[in-house]
Amino acid sequence: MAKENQFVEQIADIETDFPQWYTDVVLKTKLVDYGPVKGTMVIRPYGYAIWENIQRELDGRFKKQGVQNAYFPLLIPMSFFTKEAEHVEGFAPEVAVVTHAGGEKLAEPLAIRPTSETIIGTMMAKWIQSYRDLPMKVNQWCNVMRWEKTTRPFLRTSEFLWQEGHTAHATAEEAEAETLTMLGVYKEFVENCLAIPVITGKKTEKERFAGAVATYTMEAMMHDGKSLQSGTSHYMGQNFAKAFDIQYLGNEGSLQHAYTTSWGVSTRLIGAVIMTHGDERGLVLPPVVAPTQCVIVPIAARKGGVIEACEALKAQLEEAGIRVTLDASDNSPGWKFNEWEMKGVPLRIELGPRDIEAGKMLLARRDTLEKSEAALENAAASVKEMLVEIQKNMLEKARAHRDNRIVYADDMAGILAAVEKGNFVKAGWCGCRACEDKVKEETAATSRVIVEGESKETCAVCGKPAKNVIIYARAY
RNA sequence: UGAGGCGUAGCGCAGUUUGGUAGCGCGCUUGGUUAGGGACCAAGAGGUCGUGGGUUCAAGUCCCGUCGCCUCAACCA
Repeated sequence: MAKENQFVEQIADIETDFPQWYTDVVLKTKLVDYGPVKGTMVIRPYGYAIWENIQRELDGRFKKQGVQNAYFPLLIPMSFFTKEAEHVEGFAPEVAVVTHAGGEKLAEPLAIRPTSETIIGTMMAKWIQSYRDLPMKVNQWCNVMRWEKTTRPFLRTSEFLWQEGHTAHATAEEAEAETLTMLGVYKEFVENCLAIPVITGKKTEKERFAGAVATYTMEAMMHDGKSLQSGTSHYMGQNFAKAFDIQYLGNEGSLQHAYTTSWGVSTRLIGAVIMTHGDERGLVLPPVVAPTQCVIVPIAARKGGVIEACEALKAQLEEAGIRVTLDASDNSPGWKFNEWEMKGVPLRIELGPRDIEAGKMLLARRDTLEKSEAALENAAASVKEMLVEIQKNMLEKARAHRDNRIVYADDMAGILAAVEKGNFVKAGWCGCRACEDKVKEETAATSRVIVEGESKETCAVCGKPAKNVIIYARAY
């Protein structure tokens, strides 16, 4: 009975306090344990497997863009940061610093990387001599550390895993194009693999990356209407090239500074998946990145032939490239149903004596919770088809949810009212910092992204002519 | 840093007002019966009550200190 009460309380939390629900889902599904340092987390194997699938999908896309993986040091001399004025100013408050090693005080403190522009810039300066060396495109998968004041598992942790791509080009046009190309790669990946619709576009000056000329973002809407910055792509112009002496000899013989970019996504994407698709039963994972795409639950497993039939089915599905788990533990079927639903496995197959006799299996979808029957013959084909359908449905569902929550506002009162209901608000913007600050102060919403291809007559804050349409939202 | 709250078994908590031999639920172990939506019976294991000091015949409980965590505010590519 206590269990039922806990469940009721859990449902109550969803309606009144979404972050609590989120924490419940993350912890109850055992994706993470907390680490000993505030704001760090130990990611359990199941959670990490999601990350591995994300890595695999992204790596394939990067390779197609001519990007190669490399690795750079964790510790970066503090002096590297001071070479780019805005960069050091932007990151100084959140950098963790190593001052002692080998039992002695270090002559120069070492920063634990919060991002690697400085060290990679230093290396690129050594590697690049001629226009023939360009473009240079490297990516590294690594951990970074930023000493955050408030943290939340996956969404904002002090230490997190990410990839950071860094490129250098001969011309501004080429570098800007690269920035947008990678933003496009991210968008395609997030929508098709994570089933999360995103709005891409430029950030305002206020929200720009420290040291960048332009920052592009993709913003996703979470279940509660808050925005999550899910990835960024920066055009650095020659700022970093000048700070780190990344120069090349052009084909006409003159020495010139390169134009650089950087772009990254992190384990925050796992948080985005949880908060976009999760429901009161726990995770709902998109098939493309689900560690287990399909779980087989035997019914009356001790009866003759059941386990054998399940194993045969498993072999057939594995043969077809499906990530499948057979839960042969001696928990009750009901327990298994709940357990695997909590873990977000997209498809469950129930197989018992009755089905085997009839040559059928029962399919239960995680996204809609619908059940259907299918023939055991050609099981792999029907399972594959179902996984594709689930992936597609999840994106459509998330897109519909988001589109219903994008509204327009023409004045501050309108912005406030819409933001409080958990909407993304499109509003005219004059382009000045003061108006952005005022919105933040009065509504706790920040400017998320400048909307392409839309226009408004006036700024919703000051009433002056509008330069752009901007999306305001509360954010994680 | 400002305000509030919490540290008792792996997890969630009661017990503190009024001091008197450490409790509950879940989980875990063993054996058995079960099995199409979190099964049942029986027997077990597991705690220097965050930590240091004080008062007392006696402290989870009272007093003083200290450490840690959470929420809100502030801060935050």
